[in-house]
Amino acid sequence: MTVRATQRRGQSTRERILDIAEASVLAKGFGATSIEEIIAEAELTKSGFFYHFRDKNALARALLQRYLDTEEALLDEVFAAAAGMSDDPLERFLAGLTGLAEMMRDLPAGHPGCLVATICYSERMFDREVRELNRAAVLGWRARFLAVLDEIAERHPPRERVDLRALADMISNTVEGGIVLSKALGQPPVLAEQILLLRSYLGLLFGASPQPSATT
Amino acid sequence: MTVRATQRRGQSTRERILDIAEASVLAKGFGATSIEEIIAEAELTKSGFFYHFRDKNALARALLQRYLDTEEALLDEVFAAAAGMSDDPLERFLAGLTGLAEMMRDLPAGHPGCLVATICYSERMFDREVRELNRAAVLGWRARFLAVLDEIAERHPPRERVDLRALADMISNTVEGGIVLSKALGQPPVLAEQILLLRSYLGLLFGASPQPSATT
DNA sequence: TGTACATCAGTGAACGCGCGTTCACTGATGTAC
DNA sequence: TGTACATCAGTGAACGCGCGTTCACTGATGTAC
Repeated sequence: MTVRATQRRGQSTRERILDIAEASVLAKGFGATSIEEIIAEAELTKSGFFYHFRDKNALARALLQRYLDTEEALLDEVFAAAAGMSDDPLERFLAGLTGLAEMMRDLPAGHPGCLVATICYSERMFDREVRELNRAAVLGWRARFLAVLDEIAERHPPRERVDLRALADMISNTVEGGIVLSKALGQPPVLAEQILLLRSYLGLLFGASPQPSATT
Repeated sequence: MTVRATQRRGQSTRERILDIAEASVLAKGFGATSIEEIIAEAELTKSGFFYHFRDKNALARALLQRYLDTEEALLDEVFAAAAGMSDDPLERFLAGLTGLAEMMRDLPAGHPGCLVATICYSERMFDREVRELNRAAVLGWRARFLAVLDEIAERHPPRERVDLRALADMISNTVEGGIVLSKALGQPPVLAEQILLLRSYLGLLFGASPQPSATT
């Protein structure tokens, strides 16, 4: 007991709490996730929990902040990996989407869910700070993808007039919707499929040929 | 008191409970929606609530069933209204999507949220029956839209090879994602925008000209 | 090298409140004869 | 038309449990001198 207590001191306990809480929030919602349940799984006393988090809203903030940081790093990684494949921004982005779809497909138990979505479906539970953080996250995705789309549109005028800002949102939209459908159906592959359909749209819209080899 | 009690007898009380519960579930999640809170707003005693619903899961079932019925009727209506506009299935469907986008745009306070999404983000809260109902609903949407897309693809071979089943899911996907984004951003118009982008994709994919008047 | 003190990462007990659920009962309305 | 009974739509009181939060305390480790 003393040994284990020593092993799991400090920062690792905090991370363990966050891991357990995140899984529970995505499976039951924030309101139905009790501190009691978290500490039981974390093998900690309740006061131990409150040492790490002032109250339940502080847990929510930390949870969301950590999730957004992870998510941002993941997007950076996926699109950076595809960046070397071509000097054409469209081809790079399409390759990035393929990479994203593959990553989603390779999640062993399917995507566990997006915290941004759960939070927006329980907005009345949180203080302004959490809601503002959530909003800022979606605006961040918008800005990220809009920058890429601007670059693409400069080289490849779209076949049809579209609002690039709305188109930038469409990436987040596809992922959020795909997660909901995958979860509701119990069919994880749906998410990856939807990302590939988005890829297909961008390909058609900016005029890339369907087959990379066939230049018509 | 006696007068009011008489006025709100019967079925209307049940509907009032469902209205209040639905709003609360969409704003706080099912787990955080308490019966106590519902009856306070409905001006009813707790036993009065349990007369109408055996337990909280029965409330969830009734809530979801009613929501799905309404949603189905609404989709029927929107796409039926657009059906008379042309005898080309593609044009009819694109007009239907425009109608859907307009309906979403005209919601005064934005879309309140989709029960299917909240439920899939709190699946651990519900019994098998509710989860199965949720799954069946998404499969129903899939079948509905697939039937239309089959008809469209027969007349208009798609420019690119796509899985029509996945494409059918894309309609639900767009709406679910659009609701999440609209709610998270606090910008209701985002949902309608996303539906119009989906419309744009289907137009390009099945080869309709961008401007109905310009035949190139 | 030894001692004093500070900080970190917790423990243990207690709190009051609200939660979902049960149960015996009731008063108004509807139906049979 | 009057009476007996059934059903509908609830009321009122009580239940035990688990919830989030507070508070005084502690034992191991780190730092100053």
